[in-house]
Amino acid sequence: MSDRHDRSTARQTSQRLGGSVSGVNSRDWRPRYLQLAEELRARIESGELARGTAMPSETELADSSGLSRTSVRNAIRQLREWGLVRAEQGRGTYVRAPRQRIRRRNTERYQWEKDRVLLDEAERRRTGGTEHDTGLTVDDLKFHAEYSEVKADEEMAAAFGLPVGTPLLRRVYWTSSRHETAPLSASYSYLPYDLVKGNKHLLSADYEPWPGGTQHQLSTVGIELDRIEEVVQARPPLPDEAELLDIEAGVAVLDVRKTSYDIRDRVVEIADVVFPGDRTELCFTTKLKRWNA
Amino acid sequence: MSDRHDRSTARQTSQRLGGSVSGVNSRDWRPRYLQLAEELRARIESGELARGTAMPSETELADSSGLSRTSVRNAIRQLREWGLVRAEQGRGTYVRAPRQRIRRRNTERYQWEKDRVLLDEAERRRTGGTEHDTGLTVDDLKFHAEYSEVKADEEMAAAFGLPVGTPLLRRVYWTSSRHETAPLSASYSYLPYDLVKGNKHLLSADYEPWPGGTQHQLSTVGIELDRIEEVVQARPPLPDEAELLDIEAGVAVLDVRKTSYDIRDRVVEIADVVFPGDRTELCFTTKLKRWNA
DNA sequence: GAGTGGTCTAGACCACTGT
DNA sequence: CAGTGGTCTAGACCACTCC
Repeated sequence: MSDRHDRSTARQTSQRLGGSVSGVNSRDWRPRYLQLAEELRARIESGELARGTAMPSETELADSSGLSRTSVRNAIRQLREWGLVRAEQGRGTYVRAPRQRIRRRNTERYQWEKDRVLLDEAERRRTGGTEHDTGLTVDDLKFHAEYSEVKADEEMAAAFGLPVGTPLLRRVYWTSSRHETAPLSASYSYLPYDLVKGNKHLLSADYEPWPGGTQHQLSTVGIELDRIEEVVQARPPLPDEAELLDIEAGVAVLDVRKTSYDIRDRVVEIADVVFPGDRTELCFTTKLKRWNA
Repeated sequence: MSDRHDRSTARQTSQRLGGSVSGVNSRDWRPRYLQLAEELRARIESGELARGTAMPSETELADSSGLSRTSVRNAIRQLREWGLVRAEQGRGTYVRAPRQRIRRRNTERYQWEKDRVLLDEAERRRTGGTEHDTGLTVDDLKFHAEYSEVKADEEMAAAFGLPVGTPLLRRVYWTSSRHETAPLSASYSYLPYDLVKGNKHLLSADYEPWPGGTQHQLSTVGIELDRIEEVVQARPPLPDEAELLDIEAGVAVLDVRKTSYDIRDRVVEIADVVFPGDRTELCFTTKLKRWNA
C-alpha cells in the first residue's frame, strides 16, 4: 500500500491495472488469462470492440490467442466482473455500454420531496422524484408497481417497534427508462397497514404512479416526516436482482435500508432500495452547526 | 421478481440461496459445483467447519464429492465470493470468522467531531473518532499514518477548484484493532498545502494520532467546517486494497468520496475512504424541516 | 519433500440461441 | 441445423508453505 497517487482513478474507472498489454506474452510474469483480459479491456476502451457488439466467440479467442478455452473463459470471467461485457447463453458475449454512474442526492431529495407536498397536484404531477433524479420526463419512464398485504415477520416487527404479525402494506416497485432495459433501482417498501388504510388510493397499485411520492401519500393520512435514516451496505446481488438490474453475478449492489420517522417519532415506513453497484453513486450531505450560533 | 418475502434476509446473511443440500446429487437440476458450494456453506454455517479451521483440500474434496478438481475449484470460488472462506496459496483454504457488520454513523459523527473541537485537549484525547465508532480504547488500536506532499492532478484540481499542480498534503492512514488483523477502513486524505502550513504539527505523521480529528486540526489554522458531502459507491477492490482490508477479490468495497466545505464555501479537504463491503454499514440521517416552522 | 492452491491444456457433452 | 456459452473431466506443471 505504498504507491497510490492513483487512488482517485479507481473511483472513475472502477479498475486500474498494470501497464498496457499488446498481446499475450509469455515473458510477462502475470497469468496469461489476465494478460488476455487486459488486452481485451484495452480493445474495448479504445472503441475497437464497440459497445453493443459481440465479442469474438470463446473458440475464436482461444485460436487467436493460442490459449485453451478454459483460459479464455477465465479472461472473460474477469471482464464480466469488471462489468465490461455481458455473456448470454447460446447467443454470445457482448460489450456493455459504458455505464455512466447516476448520482442520487438523497439528502436533498428528501427535503425536496417534503417541500413538494405543499404544492398543488398539477405542479406535483409535472415532475416526480425519479424524474428529478434522472432529468427524464414521465413519458420516458415505465413504472412497475406491485402491492400486497403481508404480516410483519420478526425483523420487520422489531424495525417498526410493532408486534409480530402486524399487517403491513408491501409495495414493490421499480422504474425503467423506456430507452434502456434495466431499472435504476428496485424498491421494497413497507408501511403499517393501519396507518394508511384511511386513504384507499394508497392501498392499490392501480393509482401508480402516484404524483408526489411517499411523503405526499403519507400526508394524506395526516403523517409528517421528521427524519429519514439510511443504512447503506454493499452485498452480492440475489440471482433475480442480478437479472432485473442487468448486472453480472460478480458485481455488487448497494442496498439502502431507509427508515422514515414521523414527527411523533414513530417508524412509518421502511424501504429497502437496491441499486446496481456499477452505475450508482449515492450522495449525502451533512450540514454542520456553527460554533458561534 | 415475484416472490420476495425474504428481501430482508438478504441484508443479514448477504446470501439467500435455494433449499438445503445434503450432498452432490445428480438428480438436482443445478450445476454440481453449486450443489457442492451450498453443501459446504451449510457445513460452515452449522459450525461443522468451524471458523479459522482449514477446509478439506481441493484434492480431498474432489475425492469425497466425486467431482473433478476443476469443479471443486468452481465451488470454492463461489464460497470465496460469498466471503465465507479465504484461500492462501501453498497453505490451504480457511473458514473465515463470520463477519460482524460495523455500523458507522457518519451524519452524527461529523457534528460530534465538530463539537469536540471546543473541548480541551485532555478531554479530546480521551476518545477519538475511531474509538467512538468501535467502542475500543486507544490502547486497543494500532495506527498507521503516512504523510507526503503531492501536486494536484486534474481530478484533484477540479475537485478543489484550484489550478493543476497546486501543492497538496496527502495523508494515508488506517487503524486496526490490535486483536484483529485487518483495518476497518483505509483513508486517503488531501488538503491544500497552503491552508495547513501554518501549523507544523499538521505536516508530519510524527504527531499522529492527533487528538481531535481533522476538524480540530483545521481549527488550528482558523478553518471552520460548514458541511460535508459524501458520495458513496461500490466497486471491486484494487489488489492492494483486497490485501489490506482482508477481503476476497470478488467482494466489493464501499468507496466514500468525502468533500469538506468550510464556512467560506472553500473545499478544504477531500478524502477517499475505503471500507470492506462485507462488514461495513454506513448510516446517514436526513433531518427534515417542519412544515409549520 | 510433501502438500497446498494457482494456472493451464485438450478434450467432452449440455442447454440454449439463431436460421 | 450450426454456433454459442455453461459445465465437466483427467490430467499437468508451477509457486508457495511448512516440516
